[in-house]
Amino acid sequence: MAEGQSQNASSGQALLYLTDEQLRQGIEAMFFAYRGFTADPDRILEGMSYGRAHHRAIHFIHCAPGTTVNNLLAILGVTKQSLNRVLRTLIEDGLVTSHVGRSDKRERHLTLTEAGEALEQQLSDAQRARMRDAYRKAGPEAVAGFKTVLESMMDDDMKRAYVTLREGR
Amino acid sequence: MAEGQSQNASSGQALLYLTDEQLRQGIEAMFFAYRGFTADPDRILEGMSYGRAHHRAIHFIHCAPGTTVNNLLAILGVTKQSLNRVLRTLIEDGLVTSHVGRSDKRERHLTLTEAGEALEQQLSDAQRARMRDAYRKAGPEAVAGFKTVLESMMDDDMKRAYVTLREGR
DNA sequence: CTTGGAATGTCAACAAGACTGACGTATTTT
DNA sequence: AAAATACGTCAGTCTTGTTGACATTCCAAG
Repeated sequence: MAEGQSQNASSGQALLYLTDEQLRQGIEAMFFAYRGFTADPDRILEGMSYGRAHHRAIHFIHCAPGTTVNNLLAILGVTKQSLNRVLRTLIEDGLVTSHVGRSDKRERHLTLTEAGEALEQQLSDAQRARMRDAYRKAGPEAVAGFKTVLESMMDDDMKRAYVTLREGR
Repeated sequence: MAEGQSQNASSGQALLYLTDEQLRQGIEAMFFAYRGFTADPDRILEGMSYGRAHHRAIHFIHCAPGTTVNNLLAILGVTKQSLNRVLRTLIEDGLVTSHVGRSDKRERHLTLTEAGEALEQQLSDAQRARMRDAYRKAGPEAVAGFKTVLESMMDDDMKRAYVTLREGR
């Protein structure tokens, strides 16, 4: 509360970008941009009885083929029961395969089938197209700043997951 | 599909930041960052029988006091039935007031009560605190880039709403 | 070797929050 | 007077999150 305007009052002018008003703009930008970010895949998914949750599962299984349910759980940040429902439909529909682990038979290793990869491509293409347009319009320096801010905005656990994913490639 | 790697193949090196891999990273950064972005308000709301939907309504009523239901509908991008459920509880609980319009009596003008403003402050402070940390760590140039990319990522309608809100202040 | 606890995953039931469709009412516009 | 607009509401559905209970598997301590 009292913390609010103390930023620019205390430090002259170099920190003008930290005013409450600037922060509020950032918050709203985040809100509106996220809507755009998910709009295209949502449109594709609607009508095929899948939703955003399916998209997320497909995305990360694609990135880490053979990953376990537990692994996916940590990345997605939902309960295993919630993930399971999504996974079940994907497996039933032949988009994902689930193999019992060799060393640890409790684990299930998840992989996309050909059909799964095809859908992943379709969704990914749509989402990347928007991203690419945004990146191109903004230019490389803006993109660098964009990523820097997003990374500082993550929870530490999420940042770890994010970095781990990047390193794995 | 075939469009994928054509970016860097076609244009030498200046467009390396537009590779599929770079875009994929951006997508994941967006996903993880948005989780962090909503985490703090979500934590506050949980247990008070409110959710993210209430937060959004409160946020925009605070920013545009006296706004109408229709206005809010356009900004939030949900159906009136959905918004109504949220609004009803907020009004019942004395956080929002609804006044019949003076010039057009069909309209309802929405305003936060003192209690509503108090909750808005609490939520806003939490969200801004994270935003401020992220901004401070990233620095002013990164923040500028961040906003540029987010704005290019919005749907045109959303961008219009976003800009309009900014101008109104 | 057995047994109890921890880890992994599945099934069932429920809640929040989004959606559609239909309808009622008051008010404004044509 | 009729049509359109703004708002509220009821009923029903869907997605996606939750908790609770349970089966299977693994591992380690007795």
